[in-house]
Amino acid sequence: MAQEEIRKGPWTEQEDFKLVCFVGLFGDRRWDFIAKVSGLKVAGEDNRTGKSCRLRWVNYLHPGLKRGKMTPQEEKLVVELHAKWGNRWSRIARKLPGRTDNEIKNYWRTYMRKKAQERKHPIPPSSSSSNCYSSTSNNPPANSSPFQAPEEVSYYDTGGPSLSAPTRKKSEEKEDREKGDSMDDIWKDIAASEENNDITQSYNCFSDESYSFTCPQMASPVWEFYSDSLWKMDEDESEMLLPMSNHYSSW
DNA sequence: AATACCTTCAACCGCCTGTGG
DNA sequence: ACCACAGGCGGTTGAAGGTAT
Repeated sequence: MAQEEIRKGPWTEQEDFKLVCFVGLFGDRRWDFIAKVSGLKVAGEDNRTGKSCRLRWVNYLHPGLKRGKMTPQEEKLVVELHAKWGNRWSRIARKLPGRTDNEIKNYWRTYMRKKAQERKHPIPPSSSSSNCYSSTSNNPPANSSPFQAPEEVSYYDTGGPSLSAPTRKKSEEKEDREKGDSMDDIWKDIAASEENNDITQSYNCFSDESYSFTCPQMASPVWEFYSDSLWKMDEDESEMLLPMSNHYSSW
């Protein structure tokens, strides 16, 4: 693919492969380091940054990801959690194993647009919006009107509780982590349950209140393609393999 | 078949927070 | 206490594919 001046554009298979390999070696934390050591980020050039690598990993390459359309249960859950938390996409995503904040954000945007259109061109109740909101339409989210007038609809406007995104901050995130529902914990649980060959079990541990559902198999395309053995390696072992970077960097 | 319009989603941007020196 | 840096998050953009005309 042609190099863009500003936007780096879609990731290539080689880039994905490098990233997968180096995350396997060094873990999914030191993104800037991974970007450099893998050759994805070259000093003085404007290519893949650590941030960009993280995004690619989290949103596309992570082995725990589900692909494909959201299930009705997931859709319902998103709506309910959005009513509860507003645009806290990452928090909502934690309750939907295999789904990313980005995915949910995109879904919500689409969902709100549909809703806005329905308001503009109302459909008879019997056939309207098969999913989700019927159960809550009589009981809209506290303090909010997530479905605004179409003319000035803000797809992102938080329908959620009074805590808008910027105000609900790290202390609460920390709370989440202490309660054990950080993404790391979730991925660990996924990994653990995969080892037990019973993926569905693990999802019940994500349940918050009564939320729980099963999930079809999940994997990113690249992940399907490459071996999974890399993930088992710990950081010390991987240090020994540092010279590999030169090999991969030569791509 | 051509095209215009719409939808989806990957990728990027900018801000904020945490951490280490 | 201050600063610099890396990572995380929510918001936005744009390309690609799909659908309607």
